[in-house]
This record gives sequence, C-alpha cells and structure tokens, in this order.
Amino acid sequence: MRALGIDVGVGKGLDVVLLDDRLVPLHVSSRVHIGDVARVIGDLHPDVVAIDSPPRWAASGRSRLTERELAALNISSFNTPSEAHGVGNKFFAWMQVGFEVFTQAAAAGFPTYSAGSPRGKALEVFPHATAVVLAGCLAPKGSGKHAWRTAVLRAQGVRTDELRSPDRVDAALAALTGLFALDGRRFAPGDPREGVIVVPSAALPAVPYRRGTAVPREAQPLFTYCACGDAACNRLVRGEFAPGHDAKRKARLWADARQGAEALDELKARGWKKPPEMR
DNA sequence: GATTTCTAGCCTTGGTCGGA
DNA sequence: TCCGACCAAGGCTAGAAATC
Repeated sequence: MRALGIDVGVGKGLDVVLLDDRLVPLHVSSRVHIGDVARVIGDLHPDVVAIDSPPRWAASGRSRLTERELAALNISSFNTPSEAHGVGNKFFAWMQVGFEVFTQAAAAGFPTYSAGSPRGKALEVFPHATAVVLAGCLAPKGSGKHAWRTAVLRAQGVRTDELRSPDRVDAALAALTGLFALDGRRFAPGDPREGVIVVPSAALPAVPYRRGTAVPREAQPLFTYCACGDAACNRLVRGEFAPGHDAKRKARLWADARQGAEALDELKARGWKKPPEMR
C-alpha cells in the first residue's frame, strides 16, 4: 500500500511525501508546482492521495459541518466559508490552491472521497486532527507544533529523518492518514455533499480531547529493520541485526574509521583545521 | 563579504471557552 | 451577556546562521 500526502502552500509551493506500509518515506519533495500534481501522482502510483485542504467552498455560511463536529471535540480548525464569503479574500487563497489540487488529482484518476472505500480517491485530511487522534490528546502546553507532530509520527513508527520542515511533517501526517484509511481505520464526520475531513480512527470519542502532559514515546515495535546500514538490506529482526550482519556493521565502521584517520592525516599534512565539532 | 537558508514573530478569520 | 484569550494554516518580514 502506498499513500501520497500533499501539504498545500500558495507562495512556497506544495510539499509531497509518499509513504508505504513499512512507514518509510519513499519520496519526499518540496516546492512542487500545482501544475505538476497530476504528473507526480502518475509517476508515484499511490493507492490513495491525502490532501491538507478542503476540496471546495462550503454550501452556505462560514463553516462546514465536518469542521463544527471536530470543533466539538476540541479540534479547532480554519473554517471553510461559502463562495460568497471566501472569493476575493486573500486569506483564503491557500484554500483555492487546495481546490485546484483536488481538480488535478481528479484529472489523474483520483476523484474526491465522500464515503465508502478510499482506494483510488483523493481524501481531505487535517494534520492537526490526525496528530490529536493518533496521540489521543491535544499537544501539551509549550510543546512546539513541529516537534510534537514529529514525535507523533515517530510514535507510530514513521521514519522522520527526511522530514526537516513543518510542511513535510504535515504532508507525512496526511500520507499516514491515507494508509490508516486504506486499512479500514478511518472516520469522516460531516456532510459528504460539502466535503468531509478523514481522521485515522474507526470512531471518535464521545468526550472532547484534553490537553496532553507529555510528548508521545517512540513506538517499541515487535520487529525492526536490520541496523547493519546497508541500503540494500531490508531484513526484519527482533533484535538489532540479522544473523551475520553485526559483523557486516563492524566491517563498515572499521572502513569509515580508516577513512576518517586518512582524512585527518590529510588535513594535518595540508595545514588545515579539523571540523569545529572535533576540536 | 555576499548570498542563501532557516527561524521566530506577527497578522489574517471564525468558533469556542472562561471569567467578569 | 460581553469581552478577551486561544487555536488552527499560510503569508510576510526581519534577523540569525550557514554556506560559498
């Protein structure tokens, strides 16, 4: 299973993360042009596309039912107004970019999700809601938004090395929501006629979410990937290494150490300084 | 020294909550 | 009942840090 998460931006372009069911980011890119969305979807072959934006204006008024239902659970969001209230307001420009992303996704064969199976559909997701639902609480007071969401991703077992910006983290949360939805763990409050926000849980609690007191701990999975450091190795192990791969790791470290010593010798020979952190 | 990248802070809208 | 604080995501600007 592969899910493509898209974080919408106006001036800074789109951020895109492709996650597979091993929770490894297979593709990460930033500053993607809106005109390239259909091509990116075609190149990456996702099973589902998850977009951090509403697909269209509200039918009427200044908010949608899906946003009001999430607000009742203490998950506050930016409300999507009707076209009469939104058009011409620069503040809602990012939403209009999101509408165009949904149009591009539909052109690539991923129509907007409203109900039923999410496979082959473009879902509306909300990274803040995803993080709250997965953590089971709101972010603790004083915890940075970026740091907390990264911790939520790690707690779910997602590799976050390449997710250096908040926009990439949000795109990864979107993709993770897509994977959960494919797996049957999805809930979409609201009226399908005006758009629904998909969250990664089969049901929502009866009582509002409360503020948490600690950042989520990293998951302790039953199996992990072998730590030998070889990019071609994808063995699952219960300890740290696959049989024989501890020796493979040691050989690699020895080679690095020898190269390091050679590099230090060359720096010394040329009269250049060591890196600041080694002085 | 110039350029690029990153980060923090402030602003936008609308709904909710708590205190006066 | 009213008012202020808070929260969401993105744009914009200024300053700091890193890189060339």
